[in-house]
Amino acid sequence: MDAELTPRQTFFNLPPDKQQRVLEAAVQEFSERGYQQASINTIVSRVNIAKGSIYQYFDNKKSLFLFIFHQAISIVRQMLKHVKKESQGEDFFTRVKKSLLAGVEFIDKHPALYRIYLRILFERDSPLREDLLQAIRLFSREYLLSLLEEGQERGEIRKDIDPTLAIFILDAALDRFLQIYALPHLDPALDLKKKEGIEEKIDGIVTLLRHGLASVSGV
Amino acid sequence: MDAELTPRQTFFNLPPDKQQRVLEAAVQEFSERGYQQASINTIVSRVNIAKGSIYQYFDNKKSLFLFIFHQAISIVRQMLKHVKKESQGEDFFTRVKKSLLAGVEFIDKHPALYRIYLRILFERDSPLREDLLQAIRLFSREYLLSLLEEGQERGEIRKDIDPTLAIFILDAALDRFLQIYALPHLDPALDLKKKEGIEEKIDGIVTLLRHGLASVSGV
DNA sequence: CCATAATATGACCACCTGGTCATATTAAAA
DNA sequence: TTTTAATATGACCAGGTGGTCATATTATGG
Repeated sequence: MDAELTPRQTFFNLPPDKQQRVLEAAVQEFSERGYQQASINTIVSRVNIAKGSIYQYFDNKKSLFLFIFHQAISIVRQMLKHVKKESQGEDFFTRVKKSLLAGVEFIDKHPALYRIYLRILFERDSPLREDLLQAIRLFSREYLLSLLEEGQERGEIRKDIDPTLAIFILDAALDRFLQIYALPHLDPALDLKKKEGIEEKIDGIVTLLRHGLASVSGV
Repeated sequence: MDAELTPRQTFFNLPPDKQQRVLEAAVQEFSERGYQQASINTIVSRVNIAKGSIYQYFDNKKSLFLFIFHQAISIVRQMLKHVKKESQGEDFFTRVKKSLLAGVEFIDKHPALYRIYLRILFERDSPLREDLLQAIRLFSREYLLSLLEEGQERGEIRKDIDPTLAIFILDAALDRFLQIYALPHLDPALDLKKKEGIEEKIDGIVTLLRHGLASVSGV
């Protein structure tokens, strides 16, 4: 338990651009190879520092990884908090749409960070994996739940539905959409490469979630 | 290109129970640690054979992995083919429900195989990863599409919906459901551990997909 | 019983990993 | 300039990997 989970002071004393180069190289490597396969050797050689140096900045591989991951989480939290605030008063499905668009924006800005999330999702050996994932899920579900409840109060959402199930479907669809956006080969049919079509696709999906698939619209 | 993608004859000459022990140990290891991290040393020591022996059975690690993976795919194909045939003539949403139940059954029977699928999903370094995933996706989408089209012909499904989007949502929800079933910690709220509740949960989800979330059911 | 083919074995190889540490270099303080 | 503290360096370590191969063991059939 000696190891710190934050960088050492030495790291923060570095010139900011050097800090950034180190972090960028690490993010790149973790996103490309996952936690276990990521190589400290590769990182230091990419950023052109000696191997020993990175151990002046971080206690070990785990500490470097966790620092990056927590940074990413905090970016996402801020983004969603922002969307929620800005869209206050708007229709539930509009808010869902805007949240999804924010997700797309995040991936555009930080594709490697999103990749790291995807990797940790199914790499059993990432450190603190379960804790990290649960933190994300919990936040995501709380976020959607608050939107949903507001929607129910306004009468936009049926009141008899089980919020757990509704959130399950929303979460699944949103998550998958972003996954496909980041890794298009996952679903060649839903072609999200061309920017213009995306908003229409989102509209279509939200509409389906709204009205359902069935042709007879009764109970 | 010397390497074969199938076991060597020697493997098939083995007593069947030995074949099975080898495969089971390999499945176990790949499911626990993914492709790259899986250790041939661990496999041979678990099945109590010498390291050299496994290279009498398979050309290399990749060949062993692919053999297992293809076996798994073929099991899934058979299961879905069976469900589709057995449920012919039934309502679209009932068929979706039964397909999902078949998925649950598969995970119960072959939990490690399903884990391997989950791992390959986001491990960039699995061999032939993209090919394997595309094969799965294609099959899954074709399967759902054929159900959907039959449903549209019967008038159970609105005819104006974009099949690509509908399948996207269905696929996302089904896939996620199974993921949570296999890895409950992914969604502690949707608690799928107790067997009795599952069918109700599936019913609830299918109903939501059917009628949508909105309270006013117009266009 | 012998000869031949099939199978089993584990020491060994080159390579890579995360991490260490004595030493060299640079910066700051006196 | 001299002293002291901070930082940079890369050879080195123990431990792991996938894969090989000469040799030993077993099975087969004449």
